[in-house]
Amino acid sequence: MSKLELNKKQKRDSLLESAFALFTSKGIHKTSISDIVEKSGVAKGTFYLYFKDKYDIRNLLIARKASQLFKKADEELVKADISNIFDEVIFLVDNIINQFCEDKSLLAFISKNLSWGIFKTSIINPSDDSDIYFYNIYTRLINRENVNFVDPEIMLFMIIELVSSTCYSAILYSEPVDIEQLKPYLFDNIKSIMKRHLA
Amino acid sequence: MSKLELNKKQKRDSLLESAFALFTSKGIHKTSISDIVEKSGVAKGTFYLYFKDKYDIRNLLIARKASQLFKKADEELVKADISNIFDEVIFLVDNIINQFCEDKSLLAFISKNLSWGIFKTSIINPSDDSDIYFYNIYTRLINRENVNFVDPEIMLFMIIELVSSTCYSAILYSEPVDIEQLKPYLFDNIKSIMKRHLA
Amino acid sequence: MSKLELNKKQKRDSLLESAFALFTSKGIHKTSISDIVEKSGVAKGTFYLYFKDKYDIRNLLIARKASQLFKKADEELVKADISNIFDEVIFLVDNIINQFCEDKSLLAFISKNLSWGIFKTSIINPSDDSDIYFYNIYTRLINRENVNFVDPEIMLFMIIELVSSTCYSAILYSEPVDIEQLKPYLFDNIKSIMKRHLA
Amino acid sequence: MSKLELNKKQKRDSLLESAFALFTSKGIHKTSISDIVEKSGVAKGTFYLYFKDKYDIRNLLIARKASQLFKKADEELVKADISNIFDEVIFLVDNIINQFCEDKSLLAFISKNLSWGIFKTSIINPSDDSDIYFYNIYTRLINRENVNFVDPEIMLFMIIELVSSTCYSAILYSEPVDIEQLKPYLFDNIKSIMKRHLA
DNA sequence: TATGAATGAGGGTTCATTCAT
DNA sequence: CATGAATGAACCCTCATTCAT
Repeated sequence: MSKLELNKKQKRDSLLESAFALFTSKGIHKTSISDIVEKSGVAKGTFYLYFKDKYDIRNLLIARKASQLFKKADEELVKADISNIFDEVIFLVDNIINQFCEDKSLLAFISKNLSWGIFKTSIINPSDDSDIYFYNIYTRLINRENVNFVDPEIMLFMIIELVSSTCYSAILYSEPVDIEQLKPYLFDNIKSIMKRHLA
Repeated sequence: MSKLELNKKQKRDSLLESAFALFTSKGIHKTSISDIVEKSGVAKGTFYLYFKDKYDIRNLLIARKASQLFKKADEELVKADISNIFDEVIFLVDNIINQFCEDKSLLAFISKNLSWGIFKTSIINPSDDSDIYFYNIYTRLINRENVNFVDPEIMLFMIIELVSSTCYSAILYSEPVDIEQLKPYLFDNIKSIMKRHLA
Repeated sequence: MSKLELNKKQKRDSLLESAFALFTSKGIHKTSISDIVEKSGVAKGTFYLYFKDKYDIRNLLIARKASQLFKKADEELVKADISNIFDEVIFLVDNIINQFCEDKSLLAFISKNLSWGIFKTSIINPSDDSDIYFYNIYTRLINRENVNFVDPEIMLFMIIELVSSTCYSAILYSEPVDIEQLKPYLFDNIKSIMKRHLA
Repeated sequence: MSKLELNKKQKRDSLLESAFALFTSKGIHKTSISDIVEKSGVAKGTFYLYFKDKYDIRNLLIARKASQLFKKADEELVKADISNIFDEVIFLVDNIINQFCEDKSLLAFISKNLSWGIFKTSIINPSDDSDIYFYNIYTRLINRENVNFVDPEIMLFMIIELVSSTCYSAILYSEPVDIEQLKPYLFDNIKSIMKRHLA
């Protein structure tokens, strides 16, 4: 990569990180492009050389941050020695929940914006961009030799939606209970969902 | 009610309905107060006689529309002759899903904005406002003679979050499958959740 | 005075006092007619039955409050046994300054708005309204048997302007010095002005 | 200065002059930012590139206009051959009064807004901005070899307050007398004040 | 006399976008 | 590529005033 190319990548990354910091701290709607470029130390016009608008940068960030989340969880999973697929999924969910607990603004950002469409895109059209990591986990989980799930996509969809929507309320507002109280019920329900999809 | 009082109620209702039409058709963030008053045919200042701002009117609408949804579902439930509480819940969920299918903009509006807090408020602090209907259903369901749920609030929370987040994707985008294909799995999962909470 | 007349006077007084409280606490420009009527507990339209606008009520208040100030000072003067006219004026000025120190918002209100025109009006066209008291003091001071001032009006004008403008800064901001440090200089200057006008 | 820098200065100056013209002709409170930008022929948003709000531009104008006033008076003083400090001060005051007589709107603007604080700032914290000229005059006057004033700041304060408040009424309304009739008394009083402060 | 709902012009301010440099 | 001054439409909100009751 030439020096110029590198410089460009740095500008782009700087804008992405500035936008993320602002989106999570003051919300997307209260973040202006002026805010982003000011934090990045570049000129206003420069923004438009890299991104179409605020929502363009948001979409890129969601995919990137969500993927980092999964990657981290998966790296921990590898270290842990778990053979059972049920336990593996629970482990992943638990790890991700814990990451959210440590960074609540990330949870607010992801939950409000993460849609199944983003996972779907990642599964159908796996990007070689290292940012998109989810596909790896997905394929590994469903291509087990000894376990077969009926409609694994629906199963995954159910789990993701249940986890993300319940955690939002429990972690951010402790409603109806705090996350630690919620976990036993949540994990049981995840297991039920998986059993329901066993061949 | 005096003629003047009646007139006021009509203005307020007109503003609410105009706002709802605009919120569902072009989104809250792209709807301005100018748009709302123009659609209602009143002066801009009039808006502020009835509502604090755009988010005030949004919150009122969510509560009102969500309640209408539950009320309608509950009225149908009464007509149907169902004795089993499991079947009753499924009936309610099914009915509400069907209402959403017929009015997708309502689904988009409610799902994006409905939070557990709204139900919670309705349960804890039942308003005598006829708009808030949810409390009635809730108490009736959990105060059965022959059935006892552990942590009924958590159970309800789980069901509501699961249904609303999965339906959003399935009804509006048929992702990962369309709603009719999703229903069997969804209903099974709801039953699992309920069983998990049986005393 | 009939009961109805009394009621009207009470409304008017209530509006005046509410306006005064608001003018001194948040300033004239940030006080709206809505604020005034709300504080008075009367309807908006009622305001216009008694006053033309905000500035109408302001002018009335300045005259009234300034007069109360002079009246109070003069009442104290009578009690004190002072024969010398120089000392009488100093006494009055000192007393008024002390009143201002005890009610700084009154000072801010009066100083910003008091003009020579208001005294002039009071001198030339003595109102029978008991509110306007300044004329009494003025005539008594200049119609002494044994003392004659040249251009007494100019003399008074000088004194009033010097006192009101210097006190504003000294009392409210202690600039350039606080009022107690200023007094010796101020009183000396007042005496100089008076001497200059001795016949 | 580059062409762009020059252009910016011109825009800023244009806004300042437009604001001054409007403030003096119709008053600050009746002048809107829309008025200012319209008169300047720039877009509304441009105003906010240069000034925070209406009061920001007002403060800048007061300092600038007051300084021009003193500068002009001081330049005339240098031409006149006056050795006596009493006469110098009278000369300056007279010159400034005459400037006010020729531009009454300037008087109205300055008098209503000029506070001791502005002089104070200029004395304590002399700006290298050529706009602020007052400091030069002040130091030159009090640092005489052969004359020493006690509390020169208080002395100046007294003079400035006396002059500005009496002139306002005399020049604009000829109350209680016109400015030419007032001058002898005013100048005598200024001398008295100065004498009072002689060491 | 008294009310207060309704008005709508007009205020200040923001900000995505452009384009000459 | 990068800049950042300039734009001006659009925003929210206030408030003096009116008038039917």
